[in-house]
Amino acid sequence: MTESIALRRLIHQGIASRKLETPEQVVKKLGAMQAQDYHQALWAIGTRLPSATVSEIERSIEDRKILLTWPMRGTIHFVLSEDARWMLKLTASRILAQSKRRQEQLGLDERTIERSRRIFHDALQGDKRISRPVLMQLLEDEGIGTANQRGYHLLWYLSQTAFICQGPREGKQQTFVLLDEWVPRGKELPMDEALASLAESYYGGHGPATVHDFAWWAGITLADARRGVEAVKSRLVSEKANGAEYWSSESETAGAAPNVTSVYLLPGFDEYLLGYKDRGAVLREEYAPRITPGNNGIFMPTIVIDGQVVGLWKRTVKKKGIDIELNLFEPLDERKPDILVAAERYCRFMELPLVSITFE
DNA sequence: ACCCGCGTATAGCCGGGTAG
DNA sequence: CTACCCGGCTATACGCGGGT
Repeated sequence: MTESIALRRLIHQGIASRKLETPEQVVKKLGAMQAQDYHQALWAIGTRLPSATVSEIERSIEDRKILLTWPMRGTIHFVLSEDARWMLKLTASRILAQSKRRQEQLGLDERTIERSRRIFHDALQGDKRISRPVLMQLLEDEGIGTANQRGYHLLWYLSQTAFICQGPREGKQQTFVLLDEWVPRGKELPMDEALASLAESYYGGHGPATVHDFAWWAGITLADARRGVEAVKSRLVSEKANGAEYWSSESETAGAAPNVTSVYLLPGFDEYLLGYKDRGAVLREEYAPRITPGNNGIFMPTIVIDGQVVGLWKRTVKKKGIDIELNLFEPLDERKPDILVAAERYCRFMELPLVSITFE
């Protein structure tokens, strides 16, 4: 049963599906995609598209279709631009309450935050995008210290409150823009509709999953998660497994399964793992410590075969091309040709040749 | 009186990018 | 090459309230 959950998640997640054609369709399907590491997050989108390249994903950021901000769990995610405001509004209050103490530690009072908001507003007004170090310098110039995560926290706070969001990169630098200038304001979603909408997105791109998974992913309370599920129940299907109730969106359940048995080289922090509180369906307990060494919140890039995490991979990007190192937890020699295909697919995404591939 | 589910708060941890 | 910073997940503890 858990195996079938894994294989069906491959489809719901858009990893084994061939229905998605643009970066924004991928992000819409998943609802939001964790993006702690920028380059890995681009690949998280790319791996769900049959032949996308890294520049295609970045173009969709430039075209304001998708953007980076900090909704679910207060963690950085790709979201559809039009979804950014209501998602933040739904998730921010709990996160902001939790960050009160952190703000005190950093000596960030209301006045400092409002001064920073004004400084950013004046600098960014008129559709400007400004890199992170330059924004930090602007604060420093006004006597607001940015060292020791203070500056980062201000960027995070002002993003949480839907004032700024990330813009396209300039070279290797993150930039920030005013959210209201970057994306026109849509209609406001009342809390109940937002919960329903989030539940629909979540199960559309993550099913089968429990209400605990949903609550964890969104960073909302179980009670709210249940309200969301209740509201869209009629469009979900439910099943019992492992003594729990799993929900999925109806649309994906019909039809023949695509090639769920392929090999996938998923990025670190991919929704396939991060999207659930309980990762048991795709990750065997004894392998978990290798994916998150030291339980430190860092998720390594994984090799997924037949829906199961069976190893790690690592890429090094050099001028001439890409080196890929693989570390399989099990002897799976017969799958090596498929792994090579997956590695070549990744290199096409990166628009660089595969220079070497090594098995540890 | 006790259990259990739920929500909140806090400490600890470290891979990888980047600057120097 | 080295040092530093970024970033957020997990474990753990604890308080609360409803059900038995």
